[in-house]
Amino acid sequence: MKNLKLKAARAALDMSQQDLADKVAVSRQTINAIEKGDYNPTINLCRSICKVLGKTLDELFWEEE
Amino acid sequence: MKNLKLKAARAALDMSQQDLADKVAVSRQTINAIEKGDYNPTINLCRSICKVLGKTLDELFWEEE
DNA sequence: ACACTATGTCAAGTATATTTTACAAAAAGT
DNA sequence: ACTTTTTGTAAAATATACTTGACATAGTGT
Repeated sequence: MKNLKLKAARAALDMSQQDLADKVAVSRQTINAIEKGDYNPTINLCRSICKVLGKTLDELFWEEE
Repeated sequence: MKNLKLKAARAALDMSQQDLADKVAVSRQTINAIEKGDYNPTINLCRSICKVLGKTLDELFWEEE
């Protein structure tokens, strides 16, 4: 399942996947894969993403299936 | 840094590390390492732990350094 | 039409999360 | 004291997160 909350939070700050990848020091493909939803990042990466986007873990990575 | 919130939440339910490990289907050493704080679990594992312990990601895995 | 940026995706490699087996020691029970 | 459970820790193997390099496509701007 896609992570649309992440995609939206990034778009709200007008950042590209590359911008976000640079700020959290991972590759663009990693950001793409997380948004696409086909894998399972580490909690440290999730925390870094949250800090850059000004969100909490619950806001971006808690699933409401 | 140790994850004392996880340790406390587990203790509050009177579960051993082994009990929690069984419920989230990982090894006891993995739970131990997470509580000890010397590594970096995946978000799916964090979510599983939260669900078993009745907590959210922010409650157990958001750091207030 | 042409350049440029942003996104989606793939395959091969590297780093690291997690397992398995094992041992030691502290805590709890009898 | 003894047994049993719980926890801390370590080393070697396996699974998988993440990187690098590359190519294709859609969108935007000139």
